[in-house]
Amino acid sequence: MGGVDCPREGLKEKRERALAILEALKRAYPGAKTELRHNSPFQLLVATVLSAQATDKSVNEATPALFARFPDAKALAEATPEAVEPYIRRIGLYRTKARNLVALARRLLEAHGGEVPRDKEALMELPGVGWKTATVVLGAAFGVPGIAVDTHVARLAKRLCLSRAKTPEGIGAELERLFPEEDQVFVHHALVLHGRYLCTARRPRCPACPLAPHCPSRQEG
DNA sequence: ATCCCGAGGG
DNA sequence: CCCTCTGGAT
Repeated sequence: MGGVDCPREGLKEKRERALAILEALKRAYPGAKTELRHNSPFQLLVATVLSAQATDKSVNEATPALFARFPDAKALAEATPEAVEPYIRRIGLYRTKARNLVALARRLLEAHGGEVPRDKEALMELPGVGWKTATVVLGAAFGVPGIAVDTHVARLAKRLCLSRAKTPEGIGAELERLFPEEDQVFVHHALVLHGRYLCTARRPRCPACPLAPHCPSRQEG
């Protein structure tokens, strides 16, 4: 169960397979980018924090009203967590997230003039922002190369035998060695979409999968 | 390792 | 019912 028997494969061989996967991803998910609704780096940061252990769908249903009421860091910094909670209750983990978002907005004002910093260490000092969220925001908002590893990317990296690392940071570092810098942000979003809609956690749809020729874990229908 | 947490899928 | 969803903090 879950045990994927990966082929013995040299680095050169694995790199060639990674490039074949990249080409298939480009054909299947051209121009893949985040599906989180946002109109600014600030809104993308908030939406990404909200997306932790939640579906993008639930986040996108909540953010229009949230951003109408709290459009920027200043508005959110002046709020209380209790005032934010009703807007995000249906997302789950809502008390922690409401508290983090208000504290995050206040810190953005105090330390960064209300703007989203373009620096990973600075981002990770914000409440509710860890390595994954920081990497996603840098890539999606500012085009900084990097492969953020969430639940989908971790699952696919394992199934595709692209990494055996156990931590998200370790998997990300290995993936970044396999894919060209200029493609890394795309690879992240394409793998997320692929994991969300086809290579799902429970019942992956291998017969319909464009990556199947390059996937050691593929199963028959 | 555990907690936070609602909602949808199977 | 159980599992999963673009995790992070303790």
